[in-house]
Amino acid sequence: MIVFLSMNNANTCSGCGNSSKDPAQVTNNAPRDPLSEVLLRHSAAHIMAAAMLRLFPDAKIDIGPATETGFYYDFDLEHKLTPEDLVRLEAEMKVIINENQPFERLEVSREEAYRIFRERGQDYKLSRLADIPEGETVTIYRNGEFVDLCRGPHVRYSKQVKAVKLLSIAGAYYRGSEKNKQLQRIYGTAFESKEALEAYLNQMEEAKKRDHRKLGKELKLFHIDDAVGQGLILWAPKGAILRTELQKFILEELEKQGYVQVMTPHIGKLGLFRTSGHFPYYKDAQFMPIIDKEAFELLRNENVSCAELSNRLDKGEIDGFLLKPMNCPMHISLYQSEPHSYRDLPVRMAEFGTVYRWEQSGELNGMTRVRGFTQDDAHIFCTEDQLAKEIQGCLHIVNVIFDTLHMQDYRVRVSLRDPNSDKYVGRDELWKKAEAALREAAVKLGRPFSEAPGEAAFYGPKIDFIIKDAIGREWQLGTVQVDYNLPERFNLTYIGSDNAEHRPIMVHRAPFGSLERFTAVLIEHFAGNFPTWLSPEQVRLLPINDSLNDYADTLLKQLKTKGVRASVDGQSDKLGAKIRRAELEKVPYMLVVGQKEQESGEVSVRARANKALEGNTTLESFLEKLIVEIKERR
RNA sequence: GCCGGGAUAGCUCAGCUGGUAGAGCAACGCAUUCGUAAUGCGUGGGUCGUGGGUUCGAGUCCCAUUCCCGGCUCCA
Repeated sequence: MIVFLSMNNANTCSGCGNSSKDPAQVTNNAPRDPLSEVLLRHSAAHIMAAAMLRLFPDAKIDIGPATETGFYYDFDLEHKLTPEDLVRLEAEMKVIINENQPFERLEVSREEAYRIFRERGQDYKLSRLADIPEGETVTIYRNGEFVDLCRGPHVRYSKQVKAVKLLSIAGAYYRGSEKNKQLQRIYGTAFESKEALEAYLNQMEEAKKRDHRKLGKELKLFHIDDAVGQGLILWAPKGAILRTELQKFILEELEKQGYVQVMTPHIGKLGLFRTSGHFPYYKDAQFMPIIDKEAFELLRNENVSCAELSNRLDKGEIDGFLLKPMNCPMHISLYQSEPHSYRDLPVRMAEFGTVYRWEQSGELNGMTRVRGFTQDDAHIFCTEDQLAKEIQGCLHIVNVIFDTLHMQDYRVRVSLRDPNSDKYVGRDELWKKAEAALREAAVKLGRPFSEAPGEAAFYGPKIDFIIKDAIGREWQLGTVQVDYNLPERFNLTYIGSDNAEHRPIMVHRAPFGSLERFTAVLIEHFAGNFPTWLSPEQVRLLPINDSLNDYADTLLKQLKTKGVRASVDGQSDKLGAKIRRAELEKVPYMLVVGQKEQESGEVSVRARANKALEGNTTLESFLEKLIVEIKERR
């Protein structure tokens, strides 16, 4: 998975030295107007590292690239950085900026570079230097007393960094591997002007207001309770309505495409998952197996230790049950429950299947990363020849979903084999065919997509749909994956026209991905202002005073008869208060009923958020339009 | 899991260097019956995440632990 703020991208100080530009040119080309934000931020990173070395001379510096929205620098130092240190560092950075240090680019020999960083005790830089391929030019950048191994380019003078702010401290493993030492990383951001920085910070504040965790609580959509467990979602009544509507929506689409619905249990015997390979291979990411009572009694009588128990479970000497980490083995069992002719294929088996995975505690996040979630899952069993068309069908559904929900800001990634690896199962020609089919389907989708060689699963290539959350983190939603592995492991077959057994290909696909994560993204996408068809409450009747409550109730009945989700605000409040309440709860339509309306048999329509008074109309004509709006999912 | 920060009423938050807990909103009660984003008054509500410790005394200091937040790592 490509992670936001990836530290492995090429734009780091460490990857320096391959610039083909001559120094003079770079210096002359240092942009003036507008100043590239990347340049600015990368320079700010150097300034921060310089400030760090002034305050903590023993600090060892690693790398400090610009990111999409700012920059960071990784340090190794004894002192544990605190938020107060950020204030001091920021102050020192301002001193450096005001010194108006020129940024100087120097081409040096490899030996010279080694000498410079060895003298300064910068071991990490020596290691990074060793990464630079022989024959490439080594460049360093100097500003004031600070020297960094760096490809550049940079601003010309430190004063060009006009607005800078340090944001947070984080741990980051050296070279991105948890086997290495954890360094201290400081994140910050820089802009051309104080105004631009302010604007960015305000924008971040605004973005936080649509955080699904905040809105989920405010709008009573879901709840996570310590007493239930980390990463386990309780869908509150309003959230459940939202989810039910999403499920109805997708069921309709699946119906159109010839899917059949199935339902399978939440647990299954360990043996099933041994066959599929999920156990014990992915044991670390699963809940512990459940041992049946008789087996447990026997083990207890034998005084078996935990280690021994674990060992025997792994080896398959003890059976038990597993909370399913995936639905596929269950669907495969259904497929296998009867013989299949090529005439039956493709079999498209769908289920809103709830799966459980043991995510690391530090990775849990609201509804986006959880330990139990429901996939809008389906498995397609098809022949080689049918594969391309089936993949296109899958992408079509994804397209319908994103269109209907007005979500166009997503990224498509086609994950392919790493040509230099042999970890993959499945015949070479099949892979080529599947990769071509995925690519072709992606092209037909008509959206820009990227290809990611080496990102494919060992069992087949895939397409993923990736979207950003309110604060810029990327999450994978839908996925379409070709699988050559499971049909093999389960020995799946169908009888071909030649009356011989053949191996079907499997496609795993989940256009939403998980309902939890998708709902989180939806909440943030709409900032809680769901389209009417998804709104937990679609219409609220606002009687002007208590004497109109009964009349409002008769209107409510009419709305409910038509299947509209509505309520009456019968509290003894002024109209303004009722409107405010409905606005805060983001109800799409408010119908004000007063004396006038009762006499004329009309309602006064007020639409959410735009405060538009749509004028008075009869309930019937309002309903007529509303029903169409809901039916068409607008 | 790792690094850093946090946890005070249902929600949002205040409570300085230790002296025995407070506001707004919500809830409840009473009054008010009101025309397009907050009517007024009153009442109840907290073993300050949990468990230890220091102290005459702990929301405040120390240790442990659980959970949350931001990163890192991971994500079949």
